[in-house]
Amino acid sequence: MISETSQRRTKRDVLAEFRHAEILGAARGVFAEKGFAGASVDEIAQAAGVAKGTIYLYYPSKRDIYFAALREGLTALAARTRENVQGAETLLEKIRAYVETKVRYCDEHRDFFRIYFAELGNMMSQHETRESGFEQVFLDQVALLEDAVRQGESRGEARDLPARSVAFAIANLTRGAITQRLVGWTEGSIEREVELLVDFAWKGISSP
Amino acid sequence: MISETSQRRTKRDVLAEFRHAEILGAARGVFAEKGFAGASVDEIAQAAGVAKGTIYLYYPSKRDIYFAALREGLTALAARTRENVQGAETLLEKIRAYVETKVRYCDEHRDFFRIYFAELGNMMSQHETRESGFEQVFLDQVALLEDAVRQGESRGEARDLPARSVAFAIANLTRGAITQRLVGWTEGSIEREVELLVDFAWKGISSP
Amino acid sequence: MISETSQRRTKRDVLAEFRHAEILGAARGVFAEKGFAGASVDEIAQAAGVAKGTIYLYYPSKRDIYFAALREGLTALAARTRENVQGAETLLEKIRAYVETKVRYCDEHRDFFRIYFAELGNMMSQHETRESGFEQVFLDQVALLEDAVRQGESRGEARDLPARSVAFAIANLTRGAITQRLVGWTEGSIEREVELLVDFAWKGISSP
Amino acid sequence: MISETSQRRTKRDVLAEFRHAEILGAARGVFAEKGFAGASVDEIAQAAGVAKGTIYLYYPSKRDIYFAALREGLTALAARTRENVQGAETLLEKIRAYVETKVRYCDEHRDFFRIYFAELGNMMSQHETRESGFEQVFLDQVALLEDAVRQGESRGEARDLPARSVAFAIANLTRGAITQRLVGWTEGSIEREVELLVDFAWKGISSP
DNA sequence: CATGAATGAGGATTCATTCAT
DNA sequence: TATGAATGAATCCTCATTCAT
Repeated sequence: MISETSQRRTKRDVLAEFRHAEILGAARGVFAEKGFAGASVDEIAQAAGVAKGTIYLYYPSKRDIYFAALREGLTALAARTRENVQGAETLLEKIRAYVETKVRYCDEHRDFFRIYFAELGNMMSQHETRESGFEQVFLDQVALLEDAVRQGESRGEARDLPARSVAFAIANLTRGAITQRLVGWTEGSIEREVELLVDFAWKGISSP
Repeated sequence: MISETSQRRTKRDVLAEFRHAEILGAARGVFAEKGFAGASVDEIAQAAGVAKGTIYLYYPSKRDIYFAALREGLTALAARTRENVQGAETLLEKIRAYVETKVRYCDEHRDFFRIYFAELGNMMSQHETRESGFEQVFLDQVALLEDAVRQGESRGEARDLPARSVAFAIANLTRGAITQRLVGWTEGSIEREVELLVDFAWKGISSP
Repeated sequence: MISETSQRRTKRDVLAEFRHAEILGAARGVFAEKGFAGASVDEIAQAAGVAKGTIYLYYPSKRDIYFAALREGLTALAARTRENVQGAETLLEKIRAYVETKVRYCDEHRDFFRIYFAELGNMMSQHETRESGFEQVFLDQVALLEDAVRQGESRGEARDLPARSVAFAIANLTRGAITQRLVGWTEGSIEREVELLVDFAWKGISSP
Repeated sequence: MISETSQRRTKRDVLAEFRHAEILGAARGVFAEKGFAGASVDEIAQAAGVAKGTIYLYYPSKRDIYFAALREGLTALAARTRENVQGAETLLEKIRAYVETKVRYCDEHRDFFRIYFAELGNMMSQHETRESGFEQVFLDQVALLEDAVRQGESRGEARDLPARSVAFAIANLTRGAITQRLVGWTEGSIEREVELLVDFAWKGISSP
């Protein structure tokens, strides 16, 4: 029977997956708080409720934990964003989907956003990061918007525009808005904020 | 002659100032590249072409170098921005002044921007930073725009708008644009970029 | 069986205790030789046969090692002295017990005595030490003698005397004698030295 | 004329002597407070009111300053003690002279005594010190008392005694009394203390 | 698998000493 | 002579990683 072995395997896998998640969650908190260099594996272990040695059973190095934590969040956000944007019909709805998905997700996964933000900063200088494939994920997200804008243009929803620039603008507005929230400079509700932001962007896009 | 003493003093002062600047410049490069925690005083010393001990003749600690580097840039940028914005007449010109000043300055002081960006990230978590007075500088810059928008409204240049949100939006667009440039995602000239950005923003603001 | 857990715990505890003692012993030697400031943690580690980092698993700082080494010896000596003095009947026997206990203990724990001696010197200037509770231990030891002298007076063993001064005198004679030994200025046996010292002191105390 | 050159020399010498004394005085204070290893040349320079470099014009190393400071005090004290002891007639007076000279001098030169005390401790371990000639000075002082006791014996002032031991005992009582004073454990006047101490010692020495 | 003791390289900071002015 | 800027070795302590249990 398949079961005997595969079930055991599965149990192990489940446990291993659980540990992976546990560690990743803890790590995200610590990395978000202190940054990569400032965080210590000890802290992560403590936060995860395991011994320091255990960490190394699941991840080969501190750096790997960091990237895993980042990748997990980034992948999930990218997928969700893509889904929602592609699920929307009109350009306006697509923009709203983009903004809302990002803002909500990052508001709910603040630790992730802090790491993501820091990593964006790293892209400005450290070359290691650039080869890790994250850059493509960032760009793909922008491409989502770019495509939407182009489609909107051809449908007459939008004026004639430099699509890529507009896409970046929306992405920047969104990231900035999230940052503000996390720093504590925004008081209003998420709904209100998304509304304002989409309105503002839409003025710059829509055909008069 | 007065000179004897005062010239000596001056010579020393000049040398000291030169060293301060030398170290600060080197430090900015290193901090920009590696972040605060990732940078080592040794590296800074090496980059500055002095011995490790010399650093401590000019700055009492690594942290102090970091903040000095950040403050210097931030102060200069803030002053320049304020000057240019206040020197502009119309709302549109003020916005253009804001965006252009920031983009140009950060393009010329890339190391500064990387540190500034990282510090913005730190504000999302580390509380030490928050008490260092930088937050107020950030907010004051936004207030510049906010005031301009309000003034523009009363003059009929702008629609009725949530001025603070709009101000933040412009600031975010600007910061995002700079980030893009430094990451290498922007090809166009600075002029073109500023133009696009101001146009985009202006659509969201101007009275129809 | 209870054993499984408790034995493991015990094994660990035993090892930890062993390490603590090992480090403390090594530290005492180094501190005795070089003084607190002159000693380096590296040396202590080397003397203890462990890596530098290991030291910090057992003591949080160099200062803590120092105080631990001092405290351990001081506590043991104080306890032993108290016991022997209180176990003696007559004043003469009490004095002999005091002197002999101190001289023997310090002769067997020379490293301890050097640290103790240095710390006494520190009490003349550095205020940190004074708040560490050692002063009280010193004074309590003298009080042992003081009480004995007073009791001796009331029993007619001693003349009418300033008990505290006499107590200090005996303590000083004792400390001086030990110092001489350790410096190498004394040739005779411990027995002979104790005898001489007690005789000398007794002349100054006993009722004629 | 001799004068032209020699006077200049003399002026120079006076200044140099002054500087030497100035530095030595400052050094004594710092060494007394922090010990040899804990003291920094910078502090000494600051206390002496000269630049760090100047120190090295007068003393070739920190260690040399230390020994010079110690030697100066020790020599002065030894000379004064010898003078006063030899100037006294009877054994009792000689003992009193010894005790009083030491106690008074050390009370007036507290910084010196702290260094002296520390160095005595060093003699128990560090061999460098032992070759510096201080040991002989210590021993010569004791020999003063030893001789006096022997002389007293032959004059019938004292009982038959192990003169060296008695001499050490008096030296130890004296040093202990000074230590107490500097630590702050003694309240009475110096006169009273000397009196008590001499009385106590005399009981152990005088022929009945 | 899990643990946590042990390691030692690395990092911030201090300070005795030198030397150009 | 006097200065104090510059140096770099030395020091305390941290922390990523390994490994015996």
